[in-house]
Amino acid sequence: MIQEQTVPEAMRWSTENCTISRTMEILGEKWMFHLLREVFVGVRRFEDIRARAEIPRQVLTDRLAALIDRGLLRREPYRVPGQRERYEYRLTKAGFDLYPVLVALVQWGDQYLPLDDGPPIVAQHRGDCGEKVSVVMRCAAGHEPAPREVAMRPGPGAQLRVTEKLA
Amino acid sequence: MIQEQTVPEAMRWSTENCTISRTMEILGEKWMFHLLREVFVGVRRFEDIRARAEIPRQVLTDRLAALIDRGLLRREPYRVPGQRERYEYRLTKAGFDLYPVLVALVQWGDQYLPLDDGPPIVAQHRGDCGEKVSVVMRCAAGHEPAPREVAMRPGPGAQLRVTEKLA
DNA sequence: GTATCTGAGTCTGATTCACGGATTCAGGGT
DNA sequence: ACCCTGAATCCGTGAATCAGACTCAGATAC
Repeated sequence: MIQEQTVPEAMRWSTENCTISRTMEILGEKWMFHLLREVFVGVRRFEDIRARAEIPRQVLTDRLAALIDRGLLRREPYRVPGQRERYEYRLTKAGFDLYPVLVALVQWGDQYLPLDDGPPIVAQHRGDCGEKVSVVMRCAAGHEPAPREVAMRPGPGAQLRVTEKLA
Repeated sequence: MIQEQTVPEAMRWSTENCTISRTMEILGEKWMFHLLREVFVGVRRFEDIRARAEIPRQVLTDRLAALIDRGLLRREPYRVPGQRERYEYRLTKAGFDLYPVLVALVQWGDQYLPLDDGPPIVAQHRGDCGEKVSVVMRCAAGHEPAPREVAMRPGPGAQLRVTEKLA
């Protein structure tokens, strides 16, 4: 009762199982989004990805292995005529489902770090439509709240935090 | 003409000014999203953030400074009665506008790294509505394309890539 | 069958960065 | 004068990154 205002509600909840943490364990390493960008724009081969994204070889090897291990990419054999069989890296369903994340990042960057010439990369609705694609937030009631009208709250899986210093 | 199929279209474009690169220069460092999560859920003070997110002090100091420098956070003075004035960290407009990124990450994580007890964190429409908020992709024509119906393409600011080995 | 080319790694040593524990610093209270 | 607290800095260790050299496995060339 004494200093309720000074302790945010969120402090009561554990971060141990937080979805952001678990997601960032996969995507949070350096170069991950650069690598994903390449696969999303259709660059699928080790040497092509490395050359375009300028990722150190060793790091690229590690990251590709991690993404395959976590099921975001799969290795697909291919063969350039007159060369041996090699593998290229393709998005799985789980990988494709990162699209909103990528588009949201690009959207933010285009707004707050704009270039004089306009966006160097755009998301486009394939096929006949061809229109520019953006992401929007929408609630289950159909509203499209502005950022300030949204709140991050503990959900059903939230656990109370155990503060070590109980004494 | 000879091996058109083997060189993806995207290989012709430069990555130098890519929006993802520029965005990740700010957000791509370790701990950034953990830190942002704390501010988004309402934890705004150095020691609270550090304790909950378990970010090393030095790193937290650096990251906060970077986010302030880039205009995603601002320092706001506050004073707990009987203590000296201190600062807390609050989202600016630019910071708030990362909401779709955060929600998209959580959405992906909840789908592909689910917990038995359900999501530990949810985005909620504030106020009377209170419904769960999610992100969707939508094109300018009003369609809501599935991930596979979206393509990342070079935009107006795209530059042709300069391949060093011209000889 | 020997040389050579290419894409995809692996190896290596130097450098940067993260980490955690201790220390400092700036007020404020007793 | 002494202690307390939140925030920040210092510092030694350990991990990750990086660039460049090297390896490897097929494939063609001679």
